[in-house]
Amino acid sequence: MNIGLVAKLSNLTVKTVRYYADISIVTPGRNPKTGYRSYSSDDVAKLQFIRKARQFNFSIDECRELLSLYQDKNRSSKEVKRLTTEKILEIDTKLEELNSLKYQLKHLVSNCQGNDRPDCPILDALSNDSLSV
Amino acid sequence: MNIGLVAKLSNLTVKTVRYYADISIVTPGRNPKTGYRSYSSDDVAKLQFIRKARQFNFSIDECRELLSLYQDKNRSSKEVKRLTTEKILEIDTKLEELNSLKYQLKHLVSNCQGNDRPDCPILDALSNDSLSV
DNA sequence: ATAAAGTCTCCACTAACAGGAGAGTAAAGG
DNA sequence: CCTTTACTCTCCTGTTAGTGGAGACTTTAT
Repeated sequence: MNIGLVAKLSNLTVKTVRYYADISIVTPGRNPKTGYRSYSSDDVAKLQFIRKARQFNFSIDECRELLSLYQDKNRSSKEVKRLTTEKILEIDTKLEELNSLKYQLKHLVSNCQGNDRPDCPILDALSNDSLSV
Repeated sequence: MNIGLVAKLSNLTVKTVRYYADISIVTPGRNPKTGYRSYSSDDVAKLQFIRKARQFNFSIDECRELLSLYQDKNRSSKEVKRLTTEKILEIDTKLEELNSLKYQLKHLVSNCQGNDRPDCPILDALSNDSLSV
């Protein structure tokens, strides 16, 4: 398969598929005549796998790990579970951070008139030392 | 003030302060003899302002905007409130995404034995089309 | 006088691609 | 058969917000 079709099948852009080839995560063969990348349906499956893992916030390197676990028929599920649990903790941390940010910003917004006058508690908060950040 | 002291006062690294000078967001004078960057206490205030705004997830360009609003004595608070409200919406979107990710990952983890056997619903989910992602 | 600490500029690197230039290849239509 | 359009190739640059390091200069401390 040529790269355009592969991109369609895996819901990735051609650029991304080419990038994944460059960084050797999904390495297609080559058409010896044209030099075009030549993908197998197995490659497509890998690309779909990666796309989903990326959507789950796994980094490319983590995708590499998951992929090699996936391809190892003798793997134990332990490692996969560990990686995923770690990822959940990461997401939790991020959630807490964002919630705190949101809370503080909402507080500021609710105290700001938002009119044509220059008084602005948001800027005040950013400019003095009162904030415990 | 030299950059080291400024960095301490603003809780930023020297590298970061220098970077902010490079991108012309806080532009110090220079000691004509040594070429060292020379900061005013006003500059320090700006740097502190930026640090806090960055912690609130404002991008550098948004910091620029906020800073110019901050320095405009005739500004209205309207624009600041608008920017901040927008930022809250952004954070909300991110929160929803992350919550959905977390939910799905937790679901997968709870179905995974995590033992030495190869069966793994997490990898199964990543490798088949059942996921609505 | 010498050593340590601070500062300078410049360059490379990070993550995960996207955009575009310029050139070659393939498929479709007339 | 020719042309146009679509596809693919490589190579280069840009993105965000810095971080790390090299080599050179200055200042401070001993």
